[in-house]
Amino acid sequence: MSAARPVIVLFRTDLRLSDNRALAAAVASGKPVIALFVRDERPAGPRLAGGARRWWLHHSLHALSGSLEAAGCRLVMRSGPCGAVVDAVASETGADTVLWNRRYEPAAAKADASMKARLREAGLKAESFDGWLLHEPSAQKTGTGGPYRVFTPFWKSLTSGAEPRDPVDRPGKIVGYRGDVDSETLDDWALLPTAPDWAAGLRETWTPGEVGASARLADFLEEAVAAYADDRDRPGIEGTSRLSPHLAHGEITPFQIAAALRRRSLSGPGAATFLKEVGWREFCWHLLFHNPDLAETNFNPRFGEFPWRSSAHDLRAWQRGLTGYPIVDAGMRQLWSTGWMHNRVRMIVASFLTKHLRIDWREGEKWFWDTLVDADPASNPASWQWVAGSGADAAPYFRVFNPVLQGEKFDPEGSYVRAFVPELARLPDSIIHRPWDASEAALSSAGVKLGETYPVPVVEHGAARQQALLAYDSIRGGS
DNA sequence: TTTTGAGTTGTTCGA
DNA sequence: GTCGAACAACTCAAA
Repeated sequence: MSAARPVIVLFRTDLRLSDNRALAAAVASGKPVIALFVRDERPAGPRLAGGARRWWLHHSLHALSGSLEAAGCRLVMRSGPCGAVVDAVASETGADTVLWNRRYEPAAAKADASMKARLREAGLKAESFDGWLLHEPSAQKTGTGGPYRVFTPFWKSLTSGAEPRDPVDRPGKIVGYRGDVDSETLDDWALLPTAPDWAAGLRETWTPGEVGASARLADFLEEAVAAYADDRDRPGIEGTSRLSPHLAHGEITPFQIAAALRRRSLSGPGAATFLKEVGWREFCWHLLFHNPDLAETNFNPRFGEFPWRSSAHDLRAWQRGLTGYPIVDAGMRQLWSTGWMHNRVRMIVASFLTKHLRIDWREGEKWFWDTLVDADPASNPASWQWVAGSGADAAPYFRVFNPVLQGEKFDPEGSYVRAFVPELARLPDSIIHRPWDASEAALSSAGVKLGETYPVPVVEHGAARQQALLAYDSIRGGS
């Protein structure tokens, strides 16, 4: 017994103890467990975390390390190419088994497949388990054997199959490996911003880690899921789950979410609509699996000819929330200050960048990648392409969101704008989404001086819309 | 085999 | 003020 060789459990994008099949299998084996987090930052590997995700990762690792410690196992942290790190730790400790949950970025999946083959060849046991998706992307095929390009048939096919598996239990006690293993520290990795520290708003908004994730799910089920079908479109209301950054870091799994909905027999329109959003996440990963360069290349090749504008000035105005359109600026400032933006507003700001400013969707995708705590290698590029019109099952080219109408419809009391654009807070509801139409008296009594305290619009909606339609016209097929 | 209908999130225009 | 039509092109499954 004392000679039992240890088992290595890899942690990458699965920063949790609950519903962690690799960890559960390791505990069930009865061998001493080495919990190993590998930070693989090679340029050729999976996309490197942006600033907001690095902040999140720091806190999530801190939380994970604490929960493992409490269960009896320490977290070993190493950086380097994943395969090489695993080889090193295995030879240092005499481990004979390596277990992990699958990753789905094409480059990562490939690396893991060759790691598995190599370990087995060397006589070790290597096994992988389902990762952060309900359905393996490689298993989904249309009637003719190709990948899905339209969401609805994809979702129908998934929901007509078996219910997703039940989550596996969180291990109570873990027998940790007692030998010496070198570990780096969170301080070594310097994931937090220092000069300047822009993370104050993130700290106020989020609780990274598994405990924060399940609290968020419980809150959502308790308070918001019933009205989700309507309230999810209201950025001034806490109508969405806000689970995205927890999902993105594997602090909670879609299996746990689906099971929680089943358990509470939540079958109304709210739950169905919410589950469908989880389905979109699956669809985006399906797209990335079949299109590894989704973040760089137009899904619809016709967009290679699209006449994008190049304007550092306008891009910067958009990034800083200084476009002069209140709903757009509120969204961009929510993103900057909290690391997150409401879904409805993401569509509005993305439409504004790609259509009103006609700036390449890749610029927006990059900005979101760096600033979102939930930045997701699949959802981010797939959704940007969807809005731009170049993506799978994309929005029609002629759908140009009118930022004033969208604001008045979904933020009718202006509460969202007031929260993030305080210089407009004293304008009346009726005019807050179009301050340029306000009377001199209304502006001055609200303390607003257009062009001084708040920008005049960078473009005029009607003219920008016409230009966008012309540009889209230029890449349309014959006829 | 071919045809048909439906498909996340809108806006504008003219009757 | 309200309402329906027009604004493409293509995918996928069912008939």
